Amino acid sequence: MNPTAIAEGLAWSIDGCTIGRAMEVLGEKWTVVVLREIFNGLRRFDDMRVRTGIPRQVLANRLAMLVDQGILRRVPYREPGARERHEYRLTPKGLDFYPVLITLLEWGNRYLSDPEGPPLRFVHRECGADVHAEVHCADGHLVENRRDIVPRPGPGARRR
Amino acid sequence: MNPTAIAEGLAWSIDGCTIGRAMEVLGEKWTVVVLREIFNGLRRFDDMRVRTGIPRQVLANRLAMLVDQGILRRVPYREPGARERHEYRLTPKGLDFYPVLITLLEWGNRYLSDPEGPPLRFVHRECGADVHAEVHCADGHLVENRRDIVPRPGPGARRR
DNA sequence: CAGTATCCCAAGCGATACTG
DNA sequence: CAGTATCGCTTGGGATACTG
Repeated sequence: MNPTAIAEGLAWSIDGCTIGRAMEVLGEKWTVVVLREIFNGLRRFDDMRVRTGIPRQVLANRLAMLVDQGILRRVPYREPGARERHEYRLTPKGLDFYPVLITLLEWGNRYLSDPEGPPLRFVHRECGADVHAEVHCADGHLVENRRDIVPRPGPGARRR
Repeated sequence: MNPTAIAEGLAWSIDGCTIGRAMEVLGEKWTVVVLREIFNGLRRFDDMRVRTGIPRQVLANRLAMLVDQGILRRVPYREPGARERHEYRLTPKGLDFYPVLITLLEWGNRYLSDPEGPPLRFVHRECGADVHAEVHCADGHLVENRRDIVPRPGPGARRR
């Protein structure tokens, strides 16, 4: 299949492809770093700020945006003697985002690490082994070669 | 485990966490859309431009950056009668990025689709079934609950 | 067709100061 | 501690014109 044939084979529209939409949420430099911290267990503004070095204003913006998108929710709490505050927790939509973080970390650790190795890993709680993502098809086959994956128009696709 | 304990448990540095580095590559709005097109089989400047609607200059910048990062490579070709041109193809580093695209699309299709459904799917070439990413640990267990995944310092981590 | 060269504008970043 | 308010700066986005 030559390139032009490929291009013609793709004559259905990908307007509104959800990868593009996802990147509008994630596309800002710090967003995924904030999510990483929350997956790591942090919930409070200053913990995140100190650990990541994000400027206050940027952190506040990102958290507000993530709440807005339904990825985080603010949960009020009160420590003895202090006024009410909020912490940030993942919603189901946010929790379902973790495979993206896993694949990102896996790729980054492989190709972008310093010589000493990566500073962060994700491991399985029970056995302590590193986790990684495998691509399967709905019939259960493991997809080893990325050439076995082909794009297809979904129900929301439009002909051009 | 209360939030403060969590925060203390994470007192190792994540400076240079590769998720952050990966986002410096991907963090610009159009980068992942360009990669999606290339995974879809497009290789040529104008095909990508027409299909995605990216401004010329932005597309040129993104392609140059991706070549710079070793994710794409420029391959010269010559059509009969025309002068030499280049097409853009994935390097191994770029090919290994596809699990990230799969998980992004999966998440986006689930949470960001229009009511009609998603415009793009990825399917297994042989059986036509949708592909999706599964998280496994190195011992082979399927990790179903994201609470079974815990962060750990890697060899490149530094105590604060 | 496959890009460069320019230009303008908006948005994001980062620092600092302030508030309850 | 958990943010808001402000501000200057830089970067990226988008449009238009030009080139081999």
